[in-house]
Amino acid sequence: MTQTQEQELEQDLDLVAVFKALGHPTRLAILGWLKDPESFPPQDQPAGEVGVCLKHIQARAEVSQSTASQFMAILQRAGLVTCTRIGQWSHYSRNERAIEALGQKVTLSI
Amino acid sequence: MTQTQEQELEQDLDLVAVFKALGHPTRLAILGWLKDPESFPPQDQPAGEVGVCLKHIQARAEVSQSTASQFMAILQRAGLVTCTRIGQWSHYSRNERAIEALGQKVTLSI
DNA sequence: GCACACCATCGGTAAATACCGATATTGCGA
DNA sequence: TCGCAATATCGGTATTTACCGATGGTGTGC
Repeated sequence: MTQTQEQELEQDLDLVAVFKALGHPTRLAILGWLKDPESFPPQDQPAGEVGVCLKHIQARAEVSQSTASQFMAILQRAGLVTCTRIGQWSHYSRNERAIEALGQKVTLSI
Repeated sequence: MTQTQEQELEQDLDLVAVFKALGHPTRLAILGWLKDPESFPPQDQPAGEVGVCLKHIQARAEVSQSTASQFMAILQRAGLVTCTRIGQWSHYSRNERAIEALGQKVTLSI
């Protein structure tokens, strides 16, 4: 488990950063797409286990490589996704615990 | 019931607009403050019933009158607050049903 | 009617975000 | 080692957002 994951599970979410990350139609859509990793094209490692490779996210979002990378970095810094690097690929998955915590927090403390 | 309230209760929340509205520290704080309307200075109409007058929100947020007005308009367009105009005062309250619906939506469909 | 208070909107500038192409970094296979 | 593929980061421009003061509309009391 990476430093970032650990932090996001222990420490509270920064709600403003989370809302900023979600306040963009493409980023919000990406988070939705990641609920069904198998819907992406096949890749060396199974998407259901390690996450979806950036290339596939970029292709579906129809943005440049750098924009896709930045989108995922924003989602990751907000704690909403995690990144598993295997070889030259960065695989992204939803951080379900953080997303569940967000739902709780919206319901209880917004 | 106003047109806007009706719309926001019937029709689905625009999640991106909601997240944009909440992706600002002051606006997020205002929404929290409105949970305790009585904590604001007294006003002609009881804040618990009609909402908090803009002047008081402006004072606590320490922004200009125009900025305060715009903040509340953004929250209102996102459906998170409602506005009750009485005489020359605009009173703002949390739209608890919309906020609850947001919690549901975050939990179920994000 | 007039003066005043409250608020929304206009018009502007400053700051932040979006987005891209180019470049740097890293891993892999020949 | 070299070249290539995947990704992160840099440097720039365009767009959006933040924020204010000024202005305008509306209600209230004199």
